[in-house]
Amino acid sequence: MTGSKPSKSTLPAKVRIIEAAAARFSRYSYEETGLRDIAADAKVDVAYVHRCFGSKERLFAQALAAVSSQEQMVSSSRDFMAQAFTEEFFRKRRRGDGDAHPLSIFIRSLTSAEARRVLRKSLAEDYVRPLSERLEDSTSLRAALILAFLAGVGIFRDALEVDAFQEPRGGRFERLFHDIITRIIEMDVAPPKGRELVGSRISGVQKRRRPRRRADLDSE
Amino acid sequence: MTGSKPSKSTLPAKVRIIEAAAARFSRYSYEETGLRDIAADAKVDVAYVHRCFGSKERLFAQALAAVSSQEQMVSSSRDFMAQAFTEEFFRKRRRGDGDAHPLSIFIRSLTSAEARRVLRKSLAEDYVRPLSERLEDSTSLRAALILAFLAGVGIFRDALEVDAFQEPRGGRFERLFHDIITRIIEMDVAPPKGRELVGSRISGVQKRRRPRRRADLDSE
DNA sequence: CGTCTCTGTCAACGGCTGTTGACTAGCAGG
DNA sequence: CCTGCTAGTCAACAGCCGTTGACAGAGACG
Repeated sequence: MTGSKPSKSTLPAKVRIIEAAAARFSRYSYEETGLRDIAADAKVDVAYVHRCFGSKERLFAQALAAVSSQEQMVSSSRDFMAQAFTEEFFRKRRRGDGDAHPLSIFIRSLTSAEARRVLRKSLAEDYVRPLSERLEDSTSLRAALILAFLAGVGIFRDALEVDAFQEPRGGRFERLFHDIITRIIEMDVAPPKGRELVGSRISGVQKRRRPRRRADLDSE
Repeated sequence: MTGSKPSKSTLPAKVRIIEAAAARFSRYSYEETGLRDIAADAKVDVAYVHRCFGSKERLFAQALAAVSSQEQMVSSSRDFMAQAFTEEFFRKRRRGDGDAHPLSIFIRSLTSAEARRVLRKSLAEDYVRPLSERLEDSTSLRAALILAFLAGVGIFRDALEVDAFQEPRGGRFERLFHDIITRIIEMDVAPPKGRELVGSRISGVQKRRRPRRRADLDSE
């Protein structure tokens, strides 16, 4: 293989920009991260960053995609899925330099309306759908629940730095975490017989009410 | 004593500002919300908003505190706690005039470093601690897990608008949600004494191969 | 030679932000 | 009269932001 990994200085500028962006976005929020910061990290001019990707939002999308692509969704069998999720979640506790992780990017930037558009799409296509297929669930309910739990605990641990979640590996925290994931995976999705609903729930497409946004520009 | 609630137009300016801020912050993020927006809602000048509270961060803190205070932590008995959480989470319209809700404020603004300082403190003191005491848990682990799950699902439903969570009330989503909360509440926090039930847990150090990692990424 | 394209830089624009100092209206008290 | 206080306004400042247009070096083609 010729291109194992040459060196950072010889990488083409676009690649350096994407790597720098991914690193920034996984440590700081979308709004905290300026194009000038990314440009400085990649050792190019601000204008070139913008010129290469068209807009900050598109750069964010490409950085997220780059990190997501090399992070394949849980590929173990259903029985070991909870184990795999747990190990993945507790592995990255100490972050070195190659710390760009999709979960971190999600956690940091789900605030901005711009970033949220990107995250929403990636979440549905790259995470909820594949996990849902693997769970053999007709709806995406359990997949979304697992990922929501993952995100919530990640936010509490890494962003809000809740004390109870600062345990070292292998403690009760990790065990409870594993138990809950297991519980969700093994959950029964079918409604209990004789109770509630007659079946009118799933049929029609309900309209989601969309909160009034300040700037709602169409993308692509 | 302030007593009852007279009318919006007769309320003192400070109160109007706090209410306007709470409403804004529960719909938009900390950074999206400008002091000028809040001032316009409260029908005062921007400078006065700043003068009253000293800084945007302090106004945010007071708005959050005002909303949190009138939202007493689940006071039902432990057996009905999951039920109470679920009903609270799935209740549609909260109040007549404004739907300012601490969970919404959390969800919208956990990005900014400034807002996070405030949120972190309020989360620990106003939510994790009281819930933990009610659960009679020596550590805050289960309380934090419940709240993290709540936040994660809330983010997915309200901020990212994940499709699977847009069900109407009383559906499978609500039932699974309730089950998971129940599970966390009834969880055993003590470390496992003897051997665990079956081999699929984390009891021992597992020697399983890593699931095909991206190897040569070190190089630095 | 000229010209085209790609990579990259430079300086600036317009807009928005939190914040600040100066200032006015009203009211109390001496 | 003057003083002092509080509530509230006004205009502006300084800074950061994404974005843009003009331009320069380097190859490539002919």
